[in-house]
Amino acid sequence: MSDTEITTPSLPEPAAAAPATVRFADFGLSPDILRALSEQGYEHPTPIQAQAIPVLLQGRDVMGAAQTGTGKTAGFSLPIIQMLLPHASASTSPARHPVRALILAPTRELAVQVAENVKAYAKHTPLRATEVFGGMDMKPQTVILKAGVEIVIATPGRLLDHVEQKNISLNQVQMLVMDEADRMLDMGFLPDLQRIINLLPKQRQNLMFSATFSPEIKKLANTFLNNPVTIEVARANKTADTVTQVVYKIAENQKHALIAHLLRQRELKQVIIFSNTKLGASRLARELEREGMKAVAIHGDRTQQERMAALDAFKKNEIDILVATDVAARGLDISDLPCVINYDLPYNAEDYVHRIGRTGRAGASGDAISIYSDKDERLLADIEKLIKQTIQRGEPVGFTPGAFADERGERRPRRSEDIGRGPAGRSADRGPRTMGAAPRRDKVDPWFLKPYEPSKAAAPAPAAPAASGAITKAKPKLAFLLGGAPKTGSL
DNA sequence: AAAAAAC
Repeated sequence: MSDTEITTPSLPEPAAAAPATVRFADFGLSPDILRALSEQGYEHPTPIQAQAIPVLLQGRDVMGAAQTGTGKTAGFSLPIIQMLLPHASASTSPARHPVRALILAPTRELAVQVAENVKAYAKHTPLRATEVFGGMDMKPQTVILKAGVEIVIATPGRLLDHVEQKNISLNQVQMLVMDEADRMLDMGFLPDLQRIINLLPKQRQNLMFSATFSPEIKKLANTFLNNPVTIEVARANKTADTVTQVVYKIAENQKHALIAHLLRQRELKQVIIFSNTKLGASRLARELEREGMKAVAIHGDRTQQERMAALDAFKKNEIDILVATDVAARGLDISDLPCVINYDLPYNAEDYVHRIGRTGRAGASGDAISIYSDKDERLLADIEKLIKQTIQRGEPVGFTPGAFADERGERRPRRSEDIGRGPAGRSADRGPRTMGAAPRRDKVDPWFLKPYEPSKAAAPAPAAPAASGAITKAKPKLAFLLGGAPKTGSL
């Protein structure tokens, strides 16, 4: 829901193109929609909403490029509900509730989140909405689909499964949304997407939304969209300017240790840590648990129940550390997340934009810390080229390399021990431990005691283009990120 | 080269 929190008067709206005087009521939306909005405290549209809503109400195809946290979900949900309302029926007959809008999402969690939003906006209308995704029992979904539902929010595979089982018919779909479209159009998804589109009526309205748009995707989009209106509220491929970014270069086998160090310094404020691999995410979560921190992993090899429980607990602030693969990189709205850490630099530069977009949402400030090693120089260069910005190089203050060298060094146990095993076994490597407390192997550096200082909301100066390749040493915004007096040089 | 998405 915080998708639209940006409209609350108390929050700063960084890209306020729409005058504050524009209200949802000005779009001719149904009173039933306005009522739902006002009950949730929303009166003024965000810039993308102000642009998208009128265009969508005209029935035009839209290609929307919007930063995360700009209210893009409401931007397409509200017009969909409005467009479907004239034929909404209060009848209980399934035939009176055919699927007329289909919203496709690249991850299950995103489908759930979008569905929550749509349901909330449609709650005073007779329209029905439901989510459909894999990893869960088909039956409850089947019951809902067979009862009739106008708006379906789905991941592609499970949707096709329901189609094959004749639980759903898509031949009355008049509006199609591809959320996180660049991911939906990548090689892995394209065949399923094509199959789904072949099941839809030719005559329909198409919407594509994404935070980033590569030239390839733009080209591909042209095959899916008819004479689309392009809506762009911020430069595409841009990172939110409310996020302070820093990179640390460090030896590969020191990454665990540095992460643990950074987390201690932050006094465990909430953070998502991204790993490039499922195994890496599980390992890191477990290592952090061994260090006395409560961390949970979320990735595609965990059960759907585990994934949802992890995300729920994190959203409810019951867990401070979520270790994730790119399953959590896109679209997920976690309000007030102050920090994202990249344990690995992503292989796709665009995923960097998505990952760090989990913080600094709705105009709030955030920190994005990335760790990389020698072999990743190319990845970093790609990222900086994409975001047209040089990321400040940092030096972790008070970090002693080698403190955790045994974690990932040659004495690493065999792979099989890493999978699905509890924290037993290797604690002998680490000396005495105290229950619950973080193990302390060095005397505490005074620097540790310095409290973490959240980023000031002041917008960073516009970054210089990275064309020269020179590293701009911007003035550090966060003492803890860059540190004036490095205690250890060998990084 | 990895992750995601159906069973």
